[in-house]
Amino acid sequence: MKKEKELYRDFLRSKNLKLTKPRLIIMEAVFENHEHFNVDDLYEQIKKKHKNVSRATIYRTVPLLVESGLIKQSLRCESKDIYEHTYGHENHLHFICEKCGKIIESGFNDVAELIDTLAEKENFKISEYNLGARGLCSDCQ
Amino acid sequence: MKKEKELYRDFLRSKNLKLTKPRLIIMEAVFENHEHFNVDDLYEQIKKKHKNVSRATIYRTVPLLVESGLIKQSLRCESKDIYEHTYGHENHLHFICEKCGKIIESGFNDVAELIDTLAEKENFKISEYNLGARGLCSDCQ
DNA sequence: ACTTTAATGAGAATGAATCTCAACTGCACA
DNA sequence: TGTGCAGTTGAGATTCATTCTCATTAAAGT
Ligand SMILES: [Mn+2]
Ligand SMILES: [Mn+2]
Ligand SMILES: [Zn+2]
Ligand SMILES: [Zn+2]
Repeated sequence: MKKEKELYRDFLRSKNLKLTKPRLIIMEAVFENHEHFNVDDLYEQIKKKHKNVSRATIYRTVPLLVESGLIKQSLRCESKDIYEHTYGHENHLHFICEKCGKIIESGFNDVAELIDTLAEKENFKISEYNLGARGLCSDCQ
Repeated sequence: MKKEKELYRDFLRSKNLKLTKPRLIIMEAVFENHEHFNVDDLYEQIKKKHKNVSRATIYRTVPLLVESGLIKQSLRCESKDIYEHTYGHENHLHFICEKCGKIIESGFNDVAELIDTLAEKENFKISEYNLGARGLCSDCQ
């Protein structure tokens, strides 16, 4: 069994939640590709293979995936919440082009280290970084 | 005339927009305090003194204040967009407590410098940083 | 299989943000 | 100081992402 599925199953079990068919379908769909995604993307993707997984269930399941640590809420684009994998992905920061909407991912480690230092000063315990900048990509300048 | 009002007036003029009463009232309300705010906060604040500035106009004016560089869109809290001053405020990053909702502001310069280096590598021109982390504040751990 | 309890689909409801439009106002110019 | 006109406004309607409701169904332990 794939590692992410195992983690998911254990997470659900630890919360006394059931590993249902829709929950599995949704989780597998999430790991079928590696792009940023929103709930609607996911719904459309799932609908191709599984006619009867409802939007409501996806909206209910995504927060479970977040809580399990497999994905995180990342950006907001076009008034929609955007998610991305955390499991199997390095932490990174996002440069978002204000013209074409492109999202560029870039390094992270040095930045995180610096921010950790600042957090320590405030005695703040970080659970999730959220780092990025808006501007113009090389194509759009 | 206060500097921010002057900048605002010049900005409006440069875009062939009129400096109307509601626009002035809204701008002044924004600079009456120095907290993060959302449109509804602003509406309630303004309503106390000026009965007839509509929510619609506030929603229309806030993007002008953003475009003029006086404020920026900052976080999202409780499904609402949150704004904060940029004019007269140092850039900073946000530590957001997931338990009590407190927002802690912290330094910035070293982080920005590092991110500038990364942006240069991608040939990305930054116009606005968006830096923060979620976690637990010292009181909530 | 039976029982218990949680989860689901479908559609209704919510609420922040946007849009519409008739009435109004800033402002350039006379 | 008045006139004209394009840009603005308030009020309410609308949109649309997200959440909720509830009758029905399914997981999982026994
Ligand atoms: Mn990413
Ligand atoms: Mn701030
Ligand atoms: Zn671009
Ligand atoms: Zn706290």
